[in-house]
Amino acid sequence: MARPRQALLTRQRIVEAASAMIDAEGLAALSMRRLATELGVQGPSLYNHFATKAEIVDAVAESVVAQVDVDVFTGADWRDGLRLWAKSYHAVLTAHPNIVPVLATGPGRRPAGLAMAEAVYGALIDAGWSRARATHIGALMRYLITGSALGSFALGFAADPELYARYPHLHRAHELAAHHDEVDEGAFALGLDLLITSLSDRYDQGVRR
Amino acid sequence: MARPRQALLTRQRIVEAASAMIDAEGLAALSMRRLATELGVQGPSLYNHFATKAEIVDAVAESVVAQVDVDVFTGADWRDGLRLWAKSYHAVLTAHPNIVPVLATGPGRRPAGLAMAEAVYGALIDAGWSRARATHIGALMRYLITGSALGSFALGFAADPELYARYPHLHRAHELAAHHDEVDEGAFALGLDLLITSLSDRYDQGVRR
DNA sequence: ACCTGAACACCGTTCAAGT
DNA sequence: ACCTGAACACCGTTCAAGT
Repeated sequence: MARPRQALLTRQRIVEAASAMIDAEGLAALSMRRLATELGVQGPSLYNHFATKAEIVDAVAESVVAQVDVDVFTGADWRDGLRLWAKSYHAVLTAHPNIVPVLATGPGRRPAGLAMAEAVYGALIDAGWSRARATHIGALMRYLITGSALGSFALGFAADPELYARYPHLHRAHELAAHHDEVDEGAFALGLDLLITSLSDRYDQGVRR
Repeated sequence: MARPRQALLTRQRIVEAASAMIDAEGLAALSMRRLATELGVQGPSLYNHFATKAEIVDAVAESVVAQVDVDVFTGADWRDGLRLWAKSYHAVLTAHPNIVPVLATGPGRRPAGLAMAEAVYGALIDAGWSRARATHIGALMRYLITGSALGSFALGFAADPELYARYPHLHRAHELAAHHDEVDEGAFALGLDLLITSLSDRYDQGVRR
């Protein structure tokens, strides 16, 4: 074939295919050759558009983070902004759990990650939190959100009754898988509620650092 | 060489070498051939002791979780137990951050993981929390602990001032790397404190489900 | 039982050759 | 500029051969 008059690939097509592959089969299943085959080209062709596989994965992470709603902070009380943003971020990651390990390490150089950090930190600073505390709160929210998206707590327990025979309190742990949605969502909702109400209490008492 | 009269390898030696390699160079740097070379044998020899590479990684995760102190619950108030256990777990993961993605998905079939779940859940049940709430609290603690261990929040921001030029509130984010210890530890300590004090408030008000 | 070399089907990436 | 085939140095894993 050599060079076609109309390019066969674009960065966007590559990112979309990679994202779908990661969603469907996991990060480990993404290979340059498999991705290329999916796109109807040979493996090395991808290097005309991205320098490395890591760059492709990074672009997928960027496209996922870009789906988070950060407009919720504008004009809102910091508590409401934080709560709505956290729910939006959580929902996006729940839809794309396999990419979470990549973005859990921070924004890096990704524009969407930096824009999100700017929005969260800015809202906290504008509300009157000290710089150090605003940073802590931002970190804390990331811990809860990525920690919960990294893997279902409920599905972390094998649905095998025999496994729990020797653990008296876990004798019903094999039933967790059947209710994993309620368990995982309930735990996240509880965590978000506890964190925001207790932060709110401190704030109202004037403790903002 | 063929079979030596005294076996060259043991499961324990393999796990120790794999753990050191993961700590020093990361999960991705662990390969069967490199691990074998480190142990003075050829790659395939490892398959006489473990069926797959995943089993070796799992054994490393087990050995890390086994270092967490779960005796803190015996005879203690549930609040104190939870706080001490969380600190112990956090300290262990901070010492071995590269294995966190493996154990963040739950206990699986690892005895140390199951024993830890038993201790945490048992302490909450014995304190009077409902089964559903005890599960939520256990999940929540895992979210915070693994989420914070998965990667430094502060180091997730590149120490490159130019990167933040267009983000008004992030103009000092490049300084985070210099204080990453205070930032990460401060955020975890704040999160633990907020969660436990607000849970304690609910508990004292009789809201245990 | 336990270690070995050879082999299989994969990887990410480079590069000269084609249009 | 952009796609290709061939090649490099790796992977995890299998297996027959050795003691």
